[in-house]
Amino acid sequence: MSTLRDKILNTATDLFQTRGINSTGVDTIVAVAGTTKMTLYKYFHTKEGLILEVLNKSQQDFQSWLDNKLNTNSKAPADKIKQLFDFIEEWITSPSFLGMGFIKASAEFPNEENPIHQLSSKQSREFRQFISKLASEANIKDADGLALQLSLLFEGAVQAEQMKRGSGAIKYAKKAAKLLIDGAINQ
Amino acid sequence: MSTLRDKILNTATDLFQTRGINSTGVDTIVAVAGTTKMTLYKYFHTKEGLILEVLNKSQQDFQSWLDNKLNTNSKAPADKIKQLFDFIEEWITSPSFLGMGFIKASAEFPNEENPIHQLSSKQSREFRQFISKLASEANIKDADGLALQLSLLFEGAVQAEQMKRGSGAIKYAKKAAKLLIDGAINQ
DNA sequence: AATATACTATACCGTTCTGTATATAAAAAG
DNA sequence: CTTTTTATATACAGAACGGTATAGTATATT
Repeated sequence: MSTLRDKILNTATDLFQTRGINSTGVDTIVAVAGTTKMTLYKYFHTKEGLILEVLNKSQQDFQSWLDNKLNTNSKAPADKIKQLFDFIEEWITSPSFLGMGFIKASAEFPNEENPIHQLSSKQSREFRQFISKLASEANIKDADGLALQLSLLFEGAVQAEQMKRGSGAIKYAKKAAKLLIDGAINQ
Repeated sequence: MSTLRDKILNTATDLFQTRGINSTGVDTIVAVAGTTKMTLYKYFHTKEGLILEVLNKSQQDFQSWLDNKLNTNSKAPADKIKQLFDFIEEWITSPSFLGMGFIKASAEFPNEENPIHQLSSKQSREFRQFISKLASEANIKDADGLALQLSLLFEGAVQAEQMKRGSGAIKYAKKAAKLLIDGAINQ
């Protein structure tokens, strides 16, 4: 509802991606968002709570963008998995791409006991399961295996792009994905 | 020379990997290393200098371990690239594996102007070039293309293992790598 | 015995961090 | 017009941060 809450959430999302999570203080967030700490702490009880919400929203936004792309462009189940990396390329090469939230967060919070690390890990797992479902619907036998391989290519390409913008890694990830998918279909 | 300098370097390496770089203060490093800040700042002029040295040493250690494995186990050039992921698996599944320094560092320092980010990026590029050299010596045509794809699988598998120890991702990365390498050889 | 080197111990600098308390202005609702 | 809500402004607490200054100890060399 509140537009101020969204403003804080969006500002934090942007700052976390461009400066890192630990390097971004709440003072900076409220200054950029044009509000005060009191308001921030009214909506988000702790900084950790804010981080968790940022991660959740980022992932939801990405997933619904991808879902929409797949549903409007691909008819047959086999088309969806084949076109998956086309949309991923579109997303990665978009000027607004700033990286994948859960990949960066898991590096900043390496301890597996940490709630932020755990959420990152869960999001990574859920994305892999999403790919597995696509593979399964395309009647691929080892759907989980293919999904894992594709997710490695995906995370590797995102990592490469985070390190160097315009790396072009996604082009080669696409080729590799095509090879793996074709191999899995003809089995 | 100085054993105390090494002690600080090794302690920092360990703490950075297990707690994150930004989350590890110099006070913690000297406390765990059993020395004082004065000594740390004698050997490393700034925390950033220490971080850069830690990254360099970690990468050197990994590279010389891998070089040694390849040189003692693989004779023909084609064997080296084929066995590459066997050794990477050995490294990733080793109990002492704590992640890849440059992958985590680039996430903690996302700004491309930052010296730490730049070093991470350079190390990633050099590792890719190392794989490309292996591919080239095995007479593979598009050596750079294959190297990029293999590095995506590698970084993806490391990422997966950093998120969840014992993920088993490297098994599937190996399979995918074999497929890509065989495809590139028969061309 | 004097000197250089390596290191420790401790206190401190200024800054930044997350988080809170207080007091006030603005606006919406009764 | 008054009450209640919502947000602001600002100051502060308490701890941690990177980094420095000072004073002193232990050991080895000359």
